[in-house]
Order: sequence, then C-alpha cells, then structure tokens
Amino acid sequence: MLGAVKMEGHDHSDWSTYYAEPECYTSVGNMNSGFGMNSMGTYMGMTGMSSTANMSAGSMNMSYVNAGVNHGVAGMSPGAGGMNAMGTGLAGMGATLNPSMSPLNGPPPSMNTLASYPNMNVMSPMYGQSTVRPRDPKTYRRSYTHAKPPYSYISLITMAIQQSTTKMLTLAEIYQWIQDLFPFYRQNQQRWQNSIRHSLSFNDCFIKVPRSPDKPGKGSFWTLHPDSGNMFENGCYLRRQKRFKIEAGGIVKESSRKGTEGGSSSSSESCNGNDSPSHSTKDLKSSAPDLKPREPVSPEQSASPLPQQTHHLLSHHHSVLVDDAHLKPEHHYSFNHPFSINNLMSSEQQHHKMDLKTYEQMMHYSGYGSSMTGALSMGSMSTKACLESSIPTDTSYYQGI
DNA sequence: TGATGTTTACGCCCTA
DNA sequence: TAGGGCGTAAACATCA
Repeated sequence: MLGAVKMEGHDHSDWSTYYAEPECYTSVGNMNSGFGMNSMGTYMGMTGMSSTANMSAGSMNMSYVNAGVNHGVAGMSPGAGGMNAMGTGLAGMGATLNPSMSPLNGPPPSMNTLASYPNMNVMSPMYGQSTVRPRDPKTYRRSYTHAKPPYSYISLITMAIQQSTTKMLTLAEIYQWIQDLFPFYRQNQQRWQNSIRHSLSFNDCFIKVPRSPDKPGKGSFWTLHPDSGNMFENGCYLRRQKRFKIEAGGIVKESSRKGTEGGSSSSSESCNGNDSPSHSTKDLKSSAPDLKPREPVSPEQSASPLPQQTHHLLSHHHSVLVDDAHLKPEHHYSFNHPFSINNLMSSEQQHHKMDLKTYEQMMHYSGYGSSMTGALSMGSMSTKACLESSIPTDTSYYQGI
C-alpha cells in the first residue's frame, strides 16, 4: 500500500548524523498495524517525549495537529488556544506531559493549552528545540526540524488548501503554509517549490482559479477539484492510492503513466469510486482559466462573490462535502487516518463534537495500530453535523484564535 | 526581473 | 517485471 517514506535530506552533509539513531522517523511502509502512530511518532521525533512513556501515539499526532493549525496561512498566532477541543480529550495527557513537556511553566495547561503552540515547541519536530530536556548541544545533534515530512507534495498542497478558510490558496500561500508547518521546507526552496508548481499544474486534482480584476496580484488561486476528495484513502496523506486524473471528455479517471507523467489512464472508473456524475470534471479543470476569480473573502461571503462558474464549482464541492460525505464513508472530511489532515488540521468544532465518551474509548486503545484511533481522531466526524462543521463556511476556528 | 505556470524528461521506489 | 506514484530538474512562456 503506502510506500515507505524515504528520508530525504539531500543537502545535509551530515544528514546521517541527524538520523543515525533509532528515534528518527522511519518508513511508514507497513501501515497495517500502528503504522500511523509509529511512523508519525518517529517522524515527529518527540524529543521531549522520549521520556514520556505514557504518551500515546495519538497524542503525538494531536500535537502535530496543532502545529498545522497554529501556523496556517490564516495567520493565526500560535498558542492562542484554538485547539481547546483537542485538549478536551486529552485529559490524561496533561499529566503526562506536564510539567516536563511544557516549556511554559506558566498557566496550568488546560486541555486547551495542551494543544497550544508552546507545547508544540516540545512535541513537534518542527520547532524541535526542546526546552524540556536540556542536552549537550554538541552531542544532541538530531534536529527533527530537518526531517522531510512524510507527505508528498500533493498531500501538502491538499492539506494547505483544505485547511484554508476559502479552500483556495495562491501559490505563495501554499509555499508559506508548507514552510510554516515544516521547517524542512525552509531550505532548498527552489527545488521543492518547483515541485510544488509542477504538482499543481500537472495534477488534475488542483484547479487554478484566476484572480478577479479588482483583486490584482500575482498568481492565481488554487483549489481542489471537487471530485478529488478521496485521493488519500482513509485520510492518509502519505501517498495516494490512486491518482486523480481527468480524461478528455470529463471522465474522472485513475491515471496511468509511464514515460510521460500525463499519460492517459487505462481505467475509466471515477476517482476512488467517487463517481459523482453531476458535472464534467474535465470542464472543471480545463475551463479553470475561464473561471472568474474568487474574492479572497470569508467563507460566509463565498456564496456570492464567486463568479458563476467558480461558485458553481465550489458550491458543488461544498454540497458534495456535506451531502456525499454523509453518504460516503470515504470522504474528504471523513478521513480517519492518523496521517489525516484532520489530525493535522482538526478544527475546534470537530473536536467539540468528539464526545468525551468517544475519547475515553480511544484512550483505552493504547496501540495506535488500533483501527479505532484514526477514527477517533476525528471523533464523530462521520456525522453530518461534524462534516458540516468542517466545511468552509465554518470559520469559527480561525476566528476563535 | 522575478514570480508564476506549463510541460517534458528521467529516475526511484513500491505494488500487483 | 510492468505499471504507477512521486520527486526533481529544466526549459520555456506568461504576467505583474
């Protein structure tokens, strides 16, 4: 299934020294059991957590979430406690984490603050200068901030777009989001940014939406194809099972490629079974240049400023999100995988809706390998209410920061 | 001029 | 081993 994630640190001359020790994040290859947490946890490094045996993998994942949330392109400031709901289910973790895990020594970390940025400093590789366990700087050289995240560029782009309130980002915003979230990408920008651009252009799952004339600026907005939602099965943002491909004629296909990446598909089935026939997906992509731009507005406004076509596109998307998600377990916002964007980008509302009972159940599953955990990360996201809470119209998360 | 966007090519790795 | 996903490089075009 998911391929092993190769550690890539091409430009670190002493890369091996960073990961010479077993704590380095390893292959996510065998996802069957405990994949998510093992791999995520190892990737994350969790320098401060190595001494925290009780720390569940799930909690690691959650900490990762916060990084994503707090560093979103929305300009959210870290540590605002937006992820309180996440903490809701982490009562047990507080004790585990504190005080050793908290660099603050300040306000007693509520469940809210558990998820806040300061803790991330300790728990996240991205901000990997642990303040918890002082080490000899000469001997402690591992820097997980330099670990390449186990996400493909497509995954990163998808995550960035999905976490944005408007579900549209400019290229620069995507760059910024990635860099903010993953310090690894603060270097060698030319290389990975080229890959990002390549991914955006090459993959049909990304749609370019031109700016409106009254919103001048560089570059277009990029959004996700409405039918691309299930590229990452189970929400695992590591490697797509199937590529989202739009064939001539508007058929969403799984592609095949050899030699040229754009090779046409041999299959005519719609992407991952998401056979939404309501519109021509080809049109969505091919006609993207014709789309009038979005107003970079709040989602509440998104219903109107968007040009007809774009609006149609997005509203279709939203309706799909709401309606289809309710019907289809494998939907965008039904991701229940440890590497799910939901684990990275869980919204306050989502976690509010994860009832405590569910969480308690979760906490009884020590191993992340349990199929429970992934779903738990999303709590009751399978419900329409939760799904709706995650659709773009819901900006309260950002507002609450 | 630099950022953005498109396209082609190639290699690596994984899975069936 | 072929097919497919992905990363990377590079050339080129367009645009602010």
